[in-house]
Amino acid sequence: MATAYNRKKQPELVRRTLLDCAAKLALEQGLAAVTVQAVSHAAGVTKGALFHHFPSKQALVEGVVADLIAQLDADIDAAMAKDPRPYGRYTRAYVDITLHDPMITEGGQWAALHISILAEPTLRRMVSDWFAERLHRHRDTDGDADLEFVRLAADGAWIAYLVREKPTDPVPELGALRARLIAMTLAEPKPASGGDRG
Amino acid sequence: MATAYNRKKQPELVRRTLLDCAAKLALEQGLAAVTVQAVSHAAGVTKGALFHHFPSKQALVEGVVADLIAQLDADIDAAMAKDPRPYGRYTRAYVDITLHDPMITEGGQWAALHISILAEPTLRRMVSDWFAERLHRHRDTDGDADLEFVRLAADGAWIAYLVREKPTDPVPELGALRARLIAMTLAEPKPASGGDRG
DNA sequence: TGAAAGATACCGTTGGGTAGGTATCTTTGA
DNA sequence: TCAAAGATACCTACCCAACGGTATCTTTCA
Repeated sequence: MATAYNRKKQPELVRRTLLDCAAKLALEQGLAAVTVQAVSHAAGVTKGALFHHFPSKQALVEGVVADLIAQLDADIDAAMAKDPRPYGRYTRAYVDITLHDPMITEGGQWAALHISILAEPTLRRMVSDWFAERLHRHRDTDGDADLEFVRLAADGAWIAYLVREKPTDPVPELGALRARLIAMTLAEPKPASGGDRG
Repeated sequence: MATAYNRKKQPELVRRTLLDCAAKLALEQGLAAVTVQAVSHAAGVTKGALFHHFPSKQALVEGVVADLIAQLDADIDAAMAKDPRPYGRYTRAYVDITLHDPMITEGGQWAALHISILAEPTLRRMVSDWFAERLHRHRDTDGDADLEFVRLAADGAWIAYLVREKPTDPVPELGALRARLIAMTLAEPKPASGGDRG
């Protein structure tokens, strides 16, 4: 039985593998499937190893969420860097990333994971904090009510696609919707935004 | 110790109480807090009684969700009945109900419960089916892409308010947002809807 | 050689669920 | 009319698997 006992010790790698496996489990079978034994088994180590790297299960799953947020954060930064127009830059990046095709299409898994996170109060707080920080950082260029409206619609979009019946069909309207939302962010900023449209 | 043992038998009432307690627990402490012992204890009966009324925990929680959907369904019907205008009638009702103040404001609990439901695959399916049926029923008056857009934004709205930091503050923009969405449903139907706005 | 990495074996609790009892209600037949 | 008989409602006591977590031992590596 050549377990991870004999092979070369690679603590960093094992730690990463544990996080990845936890994320994968949550992605494919829901947060309830993320048990310490399942994660450690999937990572090819034992519970003892897991508890060596993470003081508790909570710490593990928070690590997963932190990773996810960091990834999203980096993606948004990358998208913003390519955008020359200041007004609505953050909102465009947000829409572009969250409505990116693989993000939604892959069996709705990303959305399912996101939902699972929001369902857990402590994890929701992490997302909430990140969200607030990001919004506050871009309040000058993206504080407009019109832009908030666009972000709201984007959020509604991925949740709507999660609630579709067959999560594997191609989502043809997604591109059109994204284009429409992006277009709305390109409008000139209004002096005062109210409910006077229509 | 006069439990519900000697007391007059009230099966319907006990069944209802079990459902209500389960809903309340989920509302206040999340779906994870909905255990058979917690629910039965809250209802003032024992596990045995619960399993007499429901063949499994799954059946219980599905009953809760079915109740919730029925309630939502009825609310939407009531709102639609007061609306003389055919075009966008369902969408207006949907926006009106889902963005109704107590629905969102009460500690974000309703939203939290909804999220918990969506996080569970089987429960999500129930919502999904209801959603699809309702949408198909109103496809003539509410099949427009503009109206779908409005409903998307409404979904995004309640999820956004869930992700706020302090879930108890008054949500002042809610009324304005709802008014704006309603206004969008009053626009004349376009011959062809694309991404040509802005 | 000693600290870090990992394995093994165990613990207490709690989860959903079952078995079989007792109490109350409803039906029925003389 | 009313009591036996059967059905329904509800409880007590248990099962057992899985959970998160700990203590301790072995292996590897610097």
